[in-house]
Amino acid sequence: MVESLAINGIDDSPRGRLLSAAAHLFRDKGFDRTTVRDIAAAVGIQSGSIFHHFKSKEDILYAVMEEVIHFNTERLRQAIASQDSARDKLRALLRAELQSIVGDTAEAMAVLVTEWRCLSDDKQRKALALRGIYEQLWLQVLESLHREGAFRADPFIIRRLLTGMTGWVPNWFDRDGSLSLDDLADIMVERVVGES
Amino acid sequence: MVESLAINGIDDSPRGRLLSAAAHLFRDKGFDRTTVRDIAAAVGIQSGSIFHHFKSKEDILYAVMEEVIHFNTERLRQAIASQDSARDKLRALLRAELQSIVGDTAEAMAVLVTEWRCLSDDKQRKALALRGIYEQLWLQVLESLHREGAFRADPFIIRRLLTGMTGWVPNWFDRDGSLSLDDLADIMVERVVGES
Amino acid sequence: MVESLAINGIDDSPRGRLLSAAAHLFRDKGFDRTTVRDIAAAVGIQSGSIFHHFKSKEDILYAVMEEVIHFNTERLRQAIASQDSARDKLRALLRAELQSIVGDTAEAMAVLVTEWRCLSDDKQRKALALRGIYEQLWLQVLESLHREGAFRADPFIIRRLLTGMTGWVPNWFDRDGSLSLDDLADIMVERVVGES
Amino acid sequence: MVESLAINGIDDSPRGRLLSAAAHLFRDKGFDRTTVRDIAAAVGIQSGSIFHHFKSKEDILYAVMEEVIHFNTERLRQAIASQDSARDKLRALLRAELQSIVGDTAEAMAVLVTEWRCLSDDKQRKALALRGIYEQLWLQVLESLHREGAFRADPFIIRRLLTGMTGWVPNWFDRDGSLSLDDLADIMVERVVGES
DNA sequence: AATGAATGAGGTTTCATTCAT
DNA sequence: CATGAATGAAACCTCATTCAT
Repeated sequence: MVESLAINGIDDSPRGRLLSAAAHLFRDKGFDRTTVRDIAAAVGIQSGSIFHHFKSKEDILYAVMEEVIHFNTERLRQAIASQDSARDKLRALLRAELQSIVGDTAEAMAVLVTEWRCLSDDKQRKALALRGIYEQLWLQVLESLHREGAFRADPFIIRRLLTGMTGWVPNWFDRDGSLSLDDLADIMVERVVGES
Repeated sequence: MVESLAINGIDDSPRGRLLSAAAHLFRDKGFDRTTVRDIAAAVGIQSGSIFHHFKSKEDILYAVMEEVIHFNTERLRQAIASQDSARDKLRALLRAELQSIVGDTAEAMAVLVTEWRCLSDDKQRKALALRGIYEQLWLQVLESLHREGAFRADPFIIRRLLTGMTGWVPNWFDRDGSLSLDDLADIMVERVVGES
Repeated sequence: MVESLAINGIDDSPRGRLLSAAAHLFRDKGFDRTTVRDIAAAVGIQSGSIFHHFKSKEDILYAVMEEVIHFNTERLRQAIASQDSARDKLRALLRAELQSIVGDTAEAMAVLVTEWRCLSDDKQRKALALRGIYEQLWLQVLESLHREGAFRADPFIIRRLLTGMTGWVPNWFDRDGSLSLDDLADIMVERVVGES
Repeated sequence: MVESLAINGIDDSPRGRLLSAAAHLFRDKGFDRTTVRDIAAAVGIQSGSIFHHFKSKEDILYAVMEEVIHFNTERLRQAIASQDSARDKLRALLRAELQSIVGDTAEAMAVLVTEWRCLSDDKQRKALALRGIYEQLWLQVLESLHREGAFRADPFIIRRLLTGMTGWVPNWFDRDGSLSLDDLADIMVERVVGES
């Protein structure tokens, strides 16, 4: 089982508290509109002190992204390992990704998507490499489903469509509504392999 | 047929040129990282002169969004009117939305999604009202398909999933690749009504 | 009799209307905070058109001041001419100056005092010369009263004290209150020659 | 005795130095024509550094005014306490106010009068409340003189006339001339209680 | 005379980052 | 490690003035 930490994937060290606060603020106001003072105030230190933990504001952003990719890649791995059939693996992947996106790591995931551009080219490349591992896990499952004839379309494209579907969920999903994440995962599975 | 103008939906007046340049820059670097000087330089005027056309930088953003919503709402209307069956209407809607998103209004559409937060609450409300009309057109078609039994899931949710799918397309679609927008629209239709 | 014109001392030509509007705005918001656009809007023209009437914004300020000094110098002259005794002349001067300051030329007079610093050195000198004539009229009367033994203090100082007294009146005087300008002039006379 | 500090009422902290420089510049060029860069240059820091001490340029203006009102209210209190008869108290008040206006706090006092309008409504109200205390001290003395029959006119009006007289003094008084502030105070007392 | 778009200098303020304490 | 004053670059916006029409 993945250890469940403070904000998840982020521990309770000064560094961890900084990252949690930053993720929250970046998600709320965007990276550019969050000041280093905002972050410092959120954890109760002075703005200058932040630079003992991170070399720059952008480094904080990168750290948030790196942590959340690592944490959710591990979650994906465990989701796959927990199932036998390709179809069950797909549902598990979707369920895990939805959990990432609207559940415990929602803020950091939102930041990952919306503040991507704020990363320097250099760091974008590094984060992209990590993201590649995550995507590999997805493609393996989709390709095996495709080989089984579960759907006709290109697995690569299907993954892109699923990425869009799950990525948009935080913009409309109501955690207190009648639709559960399990239901939603099922509906999404049906978009891949057909209804029933 | 919708008239095809300069950047589309935006004419060749000074104001129109400003809007095109702004959309391009906002898409490229983000609203916050685009300076008023950048925009002015892109159209060959001085930064101060911008404020004869728009009251503030944010007003430019809003104008870009308003224009693109209007233009694409009209495109949706014509897409629906051009088809008879509900299924064909769905394909036409998807085709039209893809055209908006990766075709002639790609930049402004990207801005609409990614820079939404940069709008003041007040302007968000105004833009949301316009966006509501656009969504209504979608829901009518999906609901009639649903009544016909073309799919079981909630039409409202299906629309949300489609929004995610199309919205993510610019992040991976290659206009020069072998997959055409028509092909892609077909693949998406299948996600709703099943693979034939 | 002094001709009574539009705002007083200012006629109904385009130039006159500009000066009235400017005096009003300068008094209300100060010279620096009044924009050339404010003035233009107040008379219903475009900002660029102002420069057909005045070379610069500062020229408008100077014109307001020049007009009001001329107008009120003439009023002083007539006040003196209308009385025989030095004491009656003093009361008439005070009454006239109060009229300038809280009556028909109140706005321009306030501008004369409060926006003096906004004039270039050059124009300050020119305005000072005009103001000198005005002050001469005062000193003549005060000196004759002094020679008559009506008061002991230096007439020059007395004039300074009176200038302060009258100049401050707009900050507290209530035109609709029970104290009339005539009453006030009497009280001021008593400050010079004693209470009865 | 009131302690005599740097510019008076303003100490030698960074904030105090900023305030002194600002008072000097505001008096010299007016609030609107003094730039934040001017103030910074006058104390030898960068313009951005000012905002560690004051939230806005207007805040500096308010601080200057607040300090000078407090300082001079205390001076007034001590002036009254130092005398026994109402007539002597009046002279002491005048002497103290003249000291404020042409002496140690001359610059800040000038700013208080001439830049009043540059304060936001909100801050005007706050400053007015402070000023009210100062004026109360004056009225108490004038009312007791009035009860003693030292003059007939309304004490409230007399205070207004004195305010005008003293307020105008910086515009003509020559500190190196033969007229001392004590002499001037005496002349002003005579304007209230008669020459005798 | 009038217009109104354009200029361009300059204003206040923000903010990531540094560094002496 | 923490502080907080200072930096200095750069951002948005204002505005008197010009000028082609």
